[in-house]
Amino acid sequence: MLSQATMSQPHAAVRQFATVKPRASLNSLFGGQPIETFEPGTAVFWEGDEARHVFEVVEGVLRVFRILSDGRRVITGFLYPGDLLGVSLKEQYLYTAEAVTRTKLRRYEHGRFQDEINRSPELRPQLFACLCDEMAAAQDQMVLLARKSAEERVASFLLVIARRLLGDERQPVIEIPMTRLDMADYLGLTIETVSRTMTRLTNCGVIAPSSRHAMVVRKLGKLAVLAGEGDADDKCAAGFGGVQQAVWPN
Amino acid sequence: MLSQATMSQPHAAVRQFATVKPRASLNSLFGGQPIETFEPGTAVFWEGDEARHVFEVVEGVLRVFRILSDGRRVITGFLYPGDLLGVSLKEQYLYTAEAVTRTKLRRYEHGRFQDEINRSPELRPQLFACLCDEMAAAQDQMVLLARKSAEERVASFLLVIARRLLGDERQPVIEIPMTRLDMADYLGLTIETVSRTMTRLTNCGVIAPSSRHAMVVRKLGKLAVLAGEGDADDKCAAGFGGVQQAVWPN
DNA sequence: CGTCGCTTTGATTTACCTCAACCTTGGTGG
DNA sequence: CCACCAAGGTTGAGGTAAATCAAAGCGACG
Repeated sequence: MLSQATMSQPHAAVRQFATVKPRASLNSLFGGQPIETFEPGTAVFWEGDEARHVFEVVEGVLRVFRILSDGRRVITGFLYPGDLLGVSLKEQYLYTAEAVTRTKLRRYEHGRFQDEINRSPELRPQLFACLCDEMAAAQDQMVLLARKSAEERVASFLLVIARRLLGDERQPVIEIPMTRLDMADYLGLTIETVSRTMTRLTNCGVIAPSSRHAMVVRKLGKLAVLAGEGDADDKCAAGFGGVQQAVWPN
Repeated sequence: MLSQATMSQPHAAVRQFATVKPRASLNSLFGGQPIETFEPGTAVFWEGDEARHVFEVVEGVLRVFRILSDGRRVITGFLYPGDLLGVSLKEQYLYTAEAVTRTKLRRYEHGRFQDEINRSPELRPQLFACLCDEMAAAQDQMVLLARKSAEERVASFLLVIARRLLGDERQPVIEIPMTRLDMADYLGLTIETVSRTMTRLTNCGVIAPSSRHAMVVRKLGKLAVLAGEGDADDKCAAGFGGVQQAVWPN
């Protein structure tokens, strides 16, 4: 039973873009809980808060971030419906979670959550899978931040979103609920650079803005190439199945 | 029992600098296995290989990395004795693991490992804790890569090593088994920048080189401040004398 | 003692940041 | 219904940290 002893450490969370979410039964765990709503910009919890609960995102988008002492902000991930937030063995949350859009969550008491997980041989592997997906996403992000150019970063970001929304459409319309500042803090760039890069992508016909927070991806293949990862172009991601998942057409 | 179904996905790995390693019994799982030795530069497995085994690092240091199609390399982590490698539900390894120094490993068949974990209510939380630690480390790394200056990156790196080796000594002697290129690929910098930065740290008296792969940390506190995170005496870091380098008094 | 791999140091370039102005959009109230 | 405003976004000009290009040092080893 995930004994006290071993649970006596703080942090982490299954927050992910864990793109695929076959966690039906895991999520059903939260079924009985009441739904809480958070307005845009509202914090669900702060870095350093005692980690009392695990949350399931029912609706909306969240950002998860840390702030350095001098104010620099780093968004380590965005959370979408179906994702879990606050899973970890740490005593305190290691980051702040805030609603990007109006968000609905279900809350589960932390200890109880661990008990349930531990009790159920069915839930356990699901949670484990979530953690693995999140880890994989974190590694992709490290690659992006360590070595990709501004253009590759933005392209990668759009690509992940496009693939999540619809696996295969030729010209998917994607929603970008977050602001440019959010994107910048997630991609390790400035707003200006993000803006300029998106303008360039638009001029190249790769994307076409619909509204400020939505756009059409006109050339998914091109986007994949621009994103870096030996993605589209080379004979299909040489090994690498690219953590993500997805299969892109053209 | 971590059924096939749910295990049907590739990747990840508990590789970490999971600084604390109270995973005595987890590691004891590998006790019966024969020890395998890998010479420096040798790969334990490659990105894309079928993920058949989980490894325990008995001795030595490993680097775990991915390579972009055009050759850019990103080291996502280093592994030390006690760490686990290859833990994940993915079908293939998502990265390559190579020995930095002569390394000794114990190997455990993947499915069997999962079974053991699933069977033991004692091991499970330990593994979970490892994953959480690794996730926490990955997030620190994202912060480092997204927003820290070259100097902060190098300082952070040295600090983590110093802290792992000895929690508190005033002037710890630390070993840096990896090359400058490894450091650069881990920190998202170039060799030249790493080299210059270390030279500067030396000139400031923060560190003092012993041999090429070992040095004395003369001012742990200073190093913590330079590393960014409101770390050591945070209220001290607050002022932050201009992120960069600048000139500090002794 | 010469070669090879790694590291350091120097000069120059550049991608991205910073600073600053301007434009868009959506909400509000007159 | 439109004028105004604030917040977010775009665009431009110039600065800079780190990359790139280019040479030497420095050990280790045969």
